[in-house]
Amino acid sequence: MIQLGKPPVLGDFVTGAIASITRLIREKELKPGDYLPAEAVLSEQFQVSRTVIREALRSLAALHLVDLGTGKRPTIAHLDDASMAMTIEHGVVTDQIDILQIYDVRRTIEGRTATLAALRRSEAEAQRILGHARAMRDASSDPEAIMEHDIAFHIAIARASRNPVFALIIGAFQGVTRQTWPIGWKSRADDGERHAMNALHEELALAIVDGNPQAASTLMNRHFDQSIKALLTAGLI
Amino acid sequence: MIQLGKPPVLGDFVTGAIASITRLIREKELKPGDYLPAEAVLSEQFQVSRTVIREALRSLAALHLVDLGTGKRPTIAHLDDASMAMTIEHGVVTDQIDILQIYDVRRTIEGRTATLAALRRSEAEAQRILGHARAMRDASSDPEAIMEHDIAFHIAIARASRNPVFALIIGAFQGVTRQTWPIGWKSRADDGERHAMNALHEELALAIVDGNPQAASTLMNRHFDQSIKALLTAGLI
DNA sequence: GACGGAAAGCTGTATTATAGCTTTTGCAAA
DNA sequence: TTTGCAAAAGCTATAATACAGCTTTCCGTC
Repeated sequence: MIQLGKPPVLGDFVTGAIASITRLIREKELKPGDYLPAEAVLSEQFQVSRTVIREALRSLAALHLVDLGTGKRPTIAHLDDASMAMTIEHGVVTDQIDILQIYDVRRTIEGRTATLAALRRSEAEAQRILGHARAMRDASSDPEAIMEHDIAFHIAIARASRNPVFALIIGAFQGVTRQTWPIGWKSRADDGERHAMNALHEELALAIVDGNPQAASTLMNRHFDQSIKALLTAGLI
Repeated sequence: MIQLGKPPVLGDFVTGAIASITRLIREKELKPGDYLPAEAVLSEQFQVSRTVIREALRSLAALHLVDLGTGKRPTIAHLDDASMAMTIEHGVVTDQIDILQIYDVRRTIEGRTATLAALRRSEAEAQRILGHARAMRDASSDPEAIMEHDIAFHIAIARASRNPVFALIIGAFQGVTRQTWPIGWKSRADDGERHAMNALHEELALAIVDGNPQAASTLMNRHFDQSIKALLTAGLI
């Protein structure tokens, strides 16, 4: 990298490289799975060192816009909730977001995903949703398992809404949910309350299976009302 | 960096470093503005080269979890919608998300932010929201200016909801909105329709100023119904 | 105690080197 | 001609070094 007379201005080459690469994706209309040029080629093309290109590609990989792999050229990535999850978790860890706020967002969105899922779910999606609800009931002695099915249940509904943005957002809350779910579970003192929660999930699943958007939405809202109440009871918020 | 006998396994050191640094943030309970150790220190601490640490820090900077600056040690970042915006824009550019899906999400969320804003807005926030609505009306000859006030109007409402997650999500749609807004505007053929849109914004602002959550939510929904209809008319979707 | 400048500390970029993974190429066998 | 496989070419991952230029700290002076 010869710097002929050019005064070596110390600025943000990496930011520029990120912009150049995203522009490349736009202009060449690259789609998920498509290859990006090799690091050395980009380095040549944008007249910066491979160091800069690598930092830019790593940045894009962190955002899940590209996928990197040893020996492989960078490829365009499929939509993924991981980077959104990082933002949310960072907000929670640094006290910029609290749990009640996340539940408010989830309640707002999941009323809609329940409605859409009831309208649009495929048969396979309906069975998957119902399967998770029943698995929750059947695993009543294993909180960990119940939690995983609970999370999978909500994500399955979001996917069945056929709107990837909803799925993205709900997926992003996964990590945080995994950390707070046990608190809500413990605050449901007796088996009756716990059983009621599982029953509500099953009712909701059935509304989606039946293709009843009104009922699905109502039940989802009731579910969140109860979950938020449980968290408040636990003094979490 | 001495590698004593240790077989130099080629794996993802950077991913490990990212995890180590986020763990550091968690364990030390660092808050926005707090300093992270210098690159050389992290390099020593995690036993990887500065190259690896830099790529990890760049990744975290892309996610806006840390801020970097020449000569300055890395600091913990404030919550920011930029990385979420990158995800959304990537989804749109690569045909994984379409505009109608984004409008459905916005409609769902903004019904709620309107409600919350009516309940929680400070006086200053109320005036800012109303100010943008009136500026839209007054700039009727300058579409660019109307658009910017429109976007600012919605973000101001999201902020006034006092839930940073809503603000994050709505903020993330900004870039895409900026690209599609003119299409909706052009599809509103006559001045009457355009005036009606501006009037609706003002009505909504007044509902928030008045602290009327019911009206605010209803008007926001009506606004989105009309916007979506305009985009459909334009054949965008 | 206030101020200013030198020194120390730190980041940004470039370069070189090398291990090891992936893809391509080309030859040989069926 | 096609299949299979191995060598070669291409590429990424990490490390180490060098140095410009920005920031912060520290110390001496007034």
